[in-house]
Amino acid sequence: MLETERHEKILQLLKEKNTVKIQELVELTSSSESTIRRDLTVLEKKEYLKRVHGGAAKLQGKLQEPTMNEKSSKNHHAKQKIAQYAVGLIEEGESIYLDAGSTIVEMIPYLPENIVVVTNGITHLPLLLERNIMTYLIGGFVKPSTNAIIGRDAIASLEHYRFDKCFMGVNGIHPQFGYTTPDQEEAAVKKLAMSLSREAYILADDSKFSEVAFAKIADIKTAKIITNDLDSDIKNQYAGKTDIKVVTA
Amino acid sequence: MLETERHEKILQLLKEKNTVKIQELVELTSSSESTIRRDLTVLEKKEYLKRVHGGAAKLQGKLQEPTMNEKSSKNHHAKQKIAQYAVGLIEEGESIYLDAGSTIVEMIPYLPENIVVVTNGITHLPLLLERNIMTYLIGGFVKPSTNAIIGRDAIASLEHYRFDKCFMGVNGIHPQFGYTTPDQEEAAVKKLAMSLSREAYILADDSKFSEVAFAKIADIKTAKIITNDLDSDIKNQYAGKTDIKVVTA
DNA sequence: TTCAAAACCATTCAAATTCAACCAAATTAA
DNA sequence: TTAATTTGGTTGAATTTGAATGGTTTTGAA
Repeated sequence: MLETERHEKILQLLKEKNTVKIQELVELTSSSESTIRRDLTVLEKKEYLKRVHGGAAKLQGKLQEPTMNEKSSKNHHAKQKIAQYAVGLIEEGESIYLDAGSTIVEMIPYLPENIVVVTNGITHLPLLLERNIMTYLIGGFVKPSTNAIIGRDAIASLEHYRFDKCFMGVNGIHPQFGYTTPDQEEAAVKKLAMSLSREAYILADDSKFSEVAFAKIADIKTAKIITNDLDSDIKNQYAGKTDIKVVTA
Repeated sequence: MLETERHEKILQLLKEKNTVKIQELVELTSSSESTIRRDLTVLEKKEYLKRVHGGAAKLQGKLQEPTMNEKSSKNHHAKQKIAQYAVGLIEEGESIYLDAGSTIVEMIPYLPENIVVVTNGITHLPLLLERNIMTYLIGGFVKPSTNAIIGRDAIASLEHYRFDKCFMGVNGIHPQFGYTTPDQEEAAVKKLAMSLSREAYILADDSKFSEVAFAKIADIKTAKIITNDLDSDIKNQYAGKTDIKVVTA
């Protein structure tokens, strides 16, 4: 049976039943337990369901309707790989700052449970709460276009916290001009969050390199970079300036 | 049986009955007493219910996400009327605090555009942004069960603002014991928000009167009350203590 | 009120179930 | 064909479960 065919049957049954046992799915699809387990792992990462001991459950904090089929763009896969590597850096019990933005959101399904997360990304909340992760939200002005929290109050709110690690998205990475982003106010929040962290990580796909946006966040050396397939000559531009971890897809 | 499946059954029964005995749940789910006890411990920690000797009781705070539909259908019209009246009190350019909770959310569709809103209710955000209303969010700990922001940081975050008017939901209104709510930390946030407002309004349907919950927010005289069809003898209990506006449905 | 029986509870332990990781066979793709 | 992916079985580890233990709370009768 085709992999996608099984996935559809699984999701179909889940839509009717709220929860399914692995044994049910083994019978329904006439495949082995191992295969079903693998399917569930995949489907969980794609946020179609939530695995529970003994089977899987519908995840209600999300839209589980049709529109999510085309998520599997090429870029998405790279982002996932980057996110997985980033999560691997996190240790139990740490306090973590998660920047708003679509790159960072990919980390959430992989996060360990017993950490403390602080974020300025409202859109991250449903996923974080679904994962039972202790979450603090920064206060301040809600920027409509990105649902990020910024401004004077966000700065003041951040001062309450200290982080073991922070994970940020940016719009530009440049050996001379550093990390940049279009919005002045978002830059200020990112900058402060980085300075409150023992270690700062930038998550960026290769399209961000050699780009420069309006507002400077910090110098290159301030953070380590996690990215995907990078030309070696680009990589050389940063030699000695900061660590770049290249995650191969 | 799947752990998740049991949890759902427990919550389902609790929704219908207000209290359940352990023995009932043992029969309902065909599992052992030990298992049910463990389930109740977990569900209590997630703030879905309150354990009592012999079983569990509905958490009066707000377990209203799943019950939203029934609740809405009956009280919805009254709540809407109350909300519309409340919005009528707001003038252009004012700064407004909106409490988290299902009563207050009804106000959002009627709000004028050129005001500033501050809220601790994450679930209000999509609606507010859709209305193009300038919105500030309080920072702090995200309480999983209600999506309200509470705690030390919420208090500190609130101190940044002053309000012309605030609109609050409560669980109990009592001539002697004042306004009350089950959660101590939520009460602290509500109390501070009220003290930062020139005028404070309590939105409450008639079921909240003569009720008393655990944590006191403030004395009756601290706020004006907006409600629906109220017995005149109940209304008389508050004569001279505060204004009550009765909105007829 | 006091006391003892009953009911209820948290904790512990061993059995059963479920799990991730691994490997080899089968299938598919190049 | 070979190489890559998918699959199913096996392993030991991790989780969940039910029963047993002993402590605590409630009940009800004196």
